Amino acid sequence: MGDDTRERVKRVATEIGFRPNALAKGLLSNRSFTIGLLTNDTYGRFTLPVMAGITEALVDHGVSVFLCTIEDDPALGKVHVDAMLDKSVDGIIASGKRIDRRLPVDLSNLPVPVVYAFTEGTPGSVTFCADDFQGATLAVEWLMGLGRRRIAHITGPESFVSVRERAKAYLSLVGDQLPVLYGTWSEAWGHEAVAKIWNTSGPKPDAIFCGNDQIARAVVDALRERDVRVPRDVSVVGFDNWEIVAAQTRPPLTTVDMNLKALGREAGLTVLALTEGRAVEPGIRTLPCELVVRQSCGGNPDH
Amino acid sequence: MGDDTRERVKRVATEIGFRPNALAKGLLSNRSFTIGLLTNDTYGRFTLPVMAGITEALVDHGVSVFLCTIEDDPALGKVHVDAMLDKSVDGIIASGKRIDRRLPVDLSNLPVPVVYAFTEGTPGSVTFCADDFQGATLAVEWLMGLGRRRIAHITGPESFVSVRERAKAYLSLVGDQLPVLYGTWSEAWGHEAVAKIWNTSGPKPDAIFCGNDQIARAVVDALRERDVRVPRDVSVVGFDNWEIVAAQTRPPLTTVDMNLKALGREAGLTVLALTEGRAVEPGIRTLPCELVVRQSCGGNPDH
DNA sequence: CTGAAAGCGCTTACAG
DNA sequence: CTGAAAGCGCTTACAG
Repeated sequence: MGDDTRERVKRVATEIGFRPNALAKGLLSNRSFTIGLLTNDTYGRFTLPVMAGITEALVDHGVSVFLCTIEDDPALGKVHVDAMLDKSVDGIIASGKRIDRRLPVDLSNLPVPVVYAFTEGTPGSVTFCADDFQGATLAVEWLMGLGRRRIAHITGPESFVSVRERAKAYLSLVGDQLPVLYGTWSEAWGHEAVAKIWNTSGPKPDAIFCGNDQIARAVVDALRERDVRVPRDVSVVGFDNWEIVAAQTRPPLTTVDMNLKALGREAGLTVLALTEGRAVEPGIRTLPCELVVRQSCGGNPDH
Repeated sequence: MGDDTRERVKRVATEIGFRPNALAKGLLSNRSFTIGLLTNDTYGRFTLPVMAGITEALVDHGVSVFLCTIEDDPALGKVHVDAMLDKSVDGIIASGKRIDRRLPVDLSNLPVPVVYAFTEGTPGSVTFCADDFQGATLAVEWLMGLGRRRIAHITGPESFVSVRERAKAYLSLVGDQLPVLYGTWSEAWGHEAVAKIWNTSGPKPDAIFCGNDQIARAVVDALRERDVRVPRDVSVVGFDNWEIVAAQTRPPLTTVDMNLKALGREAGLTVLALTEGRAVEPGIRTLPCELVVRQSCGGNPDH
């Protein structure tokens, strides 16, 4: 084949928009350049940022991702996993809403690598999650740095590992001058907890570290309704940096961000590494959180 | 091949978990049994329910879906569309946040069928969206059925078609005794609008139809802060039935649901029909909304 | 260095 | 009715 023929072929190829068939390629290489993302987080509050990170990391490698939201029905879950395996996905990322619960599907003996994010993995697997202890430390230290001395903690159900981790960090910094208030992940609980504290005689907190943004939002609302000023009288910190809640609160919430996108990026690159046969250390990988400062704490001291 | 040999082969096949290779199948049939879902809705507020509907409709047909959230960067959008085409998707569903804006990618001359949902399609394409006029009619008629006579309308930016459609329905039922209050899709605007109305002398509304749930939530909050009781003094209706907002409002919002999951199901079946070469009528398909009754309107008359 | 052949895992059409 | 061959669109290994 002459050099100019070669040139002409190439030119015509791009002219007619020639696109190598990835299916045929995959048949040879035994790689489909697709992965599956499984989740039981129907709201997408965790999954969508994680997914954005995965996509961002993998698009450069030509990998596309199947998303599949499974309810709590194991049968349906199996159908979806099978559909992914039929498509010869190169790997699967299982994601959820909490690190101490499994998805309602068995992923233990799959012919492809599985990586876990925000859900409990099988022994010997790789699992990614946020560092709850470090995130909570960030929040409480921030409050202390602002000169707050009576810091309360209103949080979710004690049955969540992340709740216990955050409470542990809180207690290790603040001590047990005030009881940790465990409840539910709802605004209703935030209102109730504030009522509980303010209806009791004795000194009031000058800061409240909340287990998530929904509770924090309710706490801010409840305080306003009692004419307690935020942040002047009480500083409030949330957890999650869920924009839609944190940014709409009046005043907007200072809150802990779990860097879910970065977590997704890591998970994506890890499943890719496993696909390519590279060695990956198993275990739980904890990624650092960061504090997003808005207006619910006041003062912006050097940090 | 003898009958018993055939049986043995089949038995062994299931025993070793034989799984026909979909890639090889696709090479023959020219179908990959995958479709792509493109969206610019990073929150997933519209896309996730739509996606749930698509998945539900297509899983029975063995079709899996690639999800891809594209930002406003056309170059990145093209990369993602190309990645989907490389994977030989059987079709693409483009979805967005509003019916009068295009996604930042050109989908007009693709080798696969494209169906639009909640985003502007190319001429001659099939587009699915909710019936804003009918949904708004449902809301206002509900308020009128409860005996409300001074119904205000606080809504989003007039530049949105859906805002204009909803306002049109409102005006056609209520007349122009009160001006439509156009603003932004934020809680801040809900507060501002209530202040605007209540700081003006003259009779106050006994009901407020809001353009979305965020505005409705803020309206309810703002009324409470003015000691106006919801629903006793004023009934409030939202739009979207965004659980996380509607259910957490005090009292929980009666609101219009756009049936996004059903919309997704339709879109999925339609792209499948196009893939299989079945004829599909082009144009805009409008799906009916329904009213979800909670507590922000009071009374539960026969309906 | 160039070009033809073999083969990935299926299905379809054809010969026996 | 059964069984072998051809071919989908690629890549890899081999022969010239």
